[in-house]
Amino acid sequence: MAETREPARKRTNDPEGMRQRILDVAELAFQERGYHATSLGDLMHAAGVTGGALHHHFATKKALGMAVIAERVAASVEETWLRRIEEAPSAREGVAQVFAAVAKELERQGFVRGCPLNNLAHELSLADDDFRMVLAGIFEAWRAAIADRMRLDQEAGAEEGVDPDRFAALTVAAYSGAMSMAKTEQDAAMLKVCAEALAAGQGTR
Amino acid sequence: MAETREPARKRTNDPEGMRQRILDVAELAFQERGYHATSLGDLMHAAGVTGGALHHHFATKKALGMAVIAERVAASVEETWLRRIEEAPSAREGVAQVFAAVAKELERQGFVRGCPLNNLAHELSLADDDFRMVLAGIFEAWRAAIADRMRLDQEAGAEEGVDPDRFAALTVAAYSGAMSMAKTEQDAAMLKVCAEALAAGQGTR
DNA sequence: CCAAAAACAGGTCAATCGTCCTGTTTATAA
DNA sequence: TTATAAACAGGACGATTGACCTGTTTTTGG
Repeated sequence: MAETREPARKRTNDPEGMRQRILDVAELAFQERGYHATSLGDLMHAAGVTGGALHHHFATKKALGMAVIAERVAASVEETWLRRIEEAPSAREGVAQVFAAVAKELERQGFVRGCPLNNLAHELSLADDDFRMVLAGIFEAWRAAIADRMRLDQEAGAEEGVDPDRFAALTVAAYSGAMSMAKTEQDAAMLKVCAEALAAGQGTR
Repeated sequence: MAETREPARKRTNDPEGMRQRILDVAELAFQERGYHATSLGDLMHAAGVTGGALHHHFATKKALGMAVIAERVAASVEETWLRRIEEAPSAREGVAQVFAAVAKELERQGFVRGCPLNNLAHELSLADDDFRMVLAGIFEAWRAAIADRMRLDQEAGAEEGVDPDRFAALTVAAYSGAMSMAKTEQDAAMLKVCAEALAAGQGTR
């Protein structure tokens, strides 16, 4: 009858693609629901992978979390911040551009997921020291990139008297905190206000 | 024999005390381990209460979470920030004092638990809208207190040209972000650096 | 072509979770 | 006193969790 041909269904192995699909859904889920609130079952369903495949690529949930941090969160910071800061005409302008670009993007999508790094840092820093140290490294690289860019400006004769490390620390802190409020209030307003305050030298003399 | 007297053990009902003991351990556990990572069993064990008592005072885990936020997190912000800002000689000095006091306390205890408000805001804002709105209200009150204090200074003739709301937003953002890094790095250094940057007008012109 | 390894399927399993229920004891009010 | 409600004890319950295991299929190296 109709059952005739069932000519051995093909399965195509694509280990790297499968790995990336898992990381895709894990990255999103960890951001929106958090690490602990996301079950491996959720991820299996969302990614359309079986338990065997998931366990093959990531032996434990922690291993998956570490991979998301090392490969996705770090990359996100790099793309959003490091690359743009390097390319900007100056450190200060680069910072302003990132704040503006992120605020614009948040308004476009009408939803604030928060800063990937801060989201996971808050949940995992105290839970596990391995998580904490990797996350701390990303924070440090973030600040270093901004400070280095500021030093470049200074070598070109600008920004006299500014401490690059201090400038970088305040920038990262203001962004992190502003994004924290934006997430809680589901409104990008604080991001814009803080960018203005930083630029105007508000909160200074 | 020895079994003679077992004269009906007394139990003293202390509903308010029991409630506070539960809130005590819940507040601490939610800060250190997070809301989702803390089980009601953990709390029952830590507080030495039974399931019946816990359920009597807090019907659901969410109800307990809401109580911790409304009664403990809000109070923590009030005590750490609002009260000190009101009492300070000026908004700017008050901010500096809080940063310094918190940094000193963190160094004394050698452990950074993070900002209670930000900790829960990050984990719960996207998970539940009831949580989110209460948390957003605390952020708003925090900024309002700082902005109001700045307006007082301005009525006294100081701080011309400063936008109080902008100042408040940057202050809260810088503190939140600095504490986020301090927690991740388990080091109060960022808190002090950011306080200096704010005071020096670093990151400004 | 063939063996060995890698990639994946699908399910088991003990442990743990939050909720809720049925009793018992203590406090309150009439 | 008495009855009525509040406060608490202690456990049951189904659902869910992360880890892991045994097969099968696909790929790779010789």
